[in-house]
Amino acid sequence: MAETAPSDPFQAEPALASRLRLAVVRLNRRLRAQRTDSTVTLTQMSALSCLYKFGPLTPGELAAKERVQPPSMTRVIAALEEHGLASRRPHPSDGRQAIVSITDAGLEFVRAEVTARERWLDHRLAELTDAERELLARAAEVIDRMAGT
Amino acid sequence: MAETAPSDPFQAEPALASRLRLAVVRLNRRLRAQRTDSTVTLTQMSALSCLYKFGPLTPGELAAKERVQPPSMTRVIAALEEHGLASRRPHPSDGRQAIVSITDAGLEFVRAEVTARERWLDHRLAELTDAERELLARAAEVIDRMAGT
DNA sequence: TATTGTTATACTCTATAACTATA
DNA sequence: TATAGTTATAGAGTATAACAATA
Repeated sequence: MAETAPSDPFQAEPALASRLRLAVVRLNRRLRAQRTDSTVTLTQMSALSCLYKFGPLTPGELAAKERVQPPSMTRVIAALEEHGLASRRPHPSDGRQAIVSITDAGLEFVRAEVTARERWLDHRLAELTDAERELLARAAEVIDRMAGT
Repeated sequence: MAETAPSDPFQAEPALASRLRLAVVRLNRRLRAQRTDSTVTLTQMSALSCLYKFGPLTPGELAAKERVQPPSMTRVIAALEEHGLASRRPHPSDGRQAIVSITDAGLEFVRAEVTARERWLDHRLAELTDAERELLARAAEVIDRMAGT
């Protein structure tokens, strides 16, 4: 049944790119599955966090920061508006643009961070050692920097 | 109330769960965007790697290992079969089940690992320091373990 | 009746192409 | 003509529900 794969590089010493890729794909999948309360999706949360961090932005700026194409961001912004977490107003000097801001409800939502998704990950993190959590904290910075390149 | 954090925990000292979540969401997005050669998607690659690592598995076992629901895996297996990277044969003793194996072409594909996606990540990794790569290698193990919980 | 897997359907996420409005 | 944004459309990824086949 199981013919073991002898002396192959992938199993014995998988390349870092592969290991990291698989780890990220799988954790992303698990995170997206945690949406039982589901007021806001993972993608919307990411954009909302961006508004929280950087303040009001145009749709184009938001798309650039999140590294998605403008049409993708259009839909995310529409969803955030529907939920009352972000609002849009006209640009003061350029009629083509808009300014998207986080609302008070959005601020509260980001600060609360009590989604099922967050709880699931919090529980997983709580099972780790202090050293492992420290490791992940530093890795998260490196990963985010790479993803923003 | 859970008043366990300072007034602005997210921006000043973001919780580990949030930082890791955002980092994973964003790197996943970048990885999925790298599919210019696109013979095999990221999800298919993940399942193929699983067959490579563990040997022949039933669809149910594969779904369990990848932490997806069986109908999702049905589609992934069908795509891998279409590409000639995996094959299915009847279970010897249980007519309900099947055995999915990686083919020679699939082995070659996994070993080659020369997709555009992989190259993109390789380049990003090459820009890091040795210490950062070591950090990510250890983090990948922890992340994969958490995702498999 | 329980288990394994597939089919049908739907929703999220994201992209590219085409369009509108403004500069 | 160039830029910012939206609409239209499509494909990947995933889920749940309903079904068929086998145990």
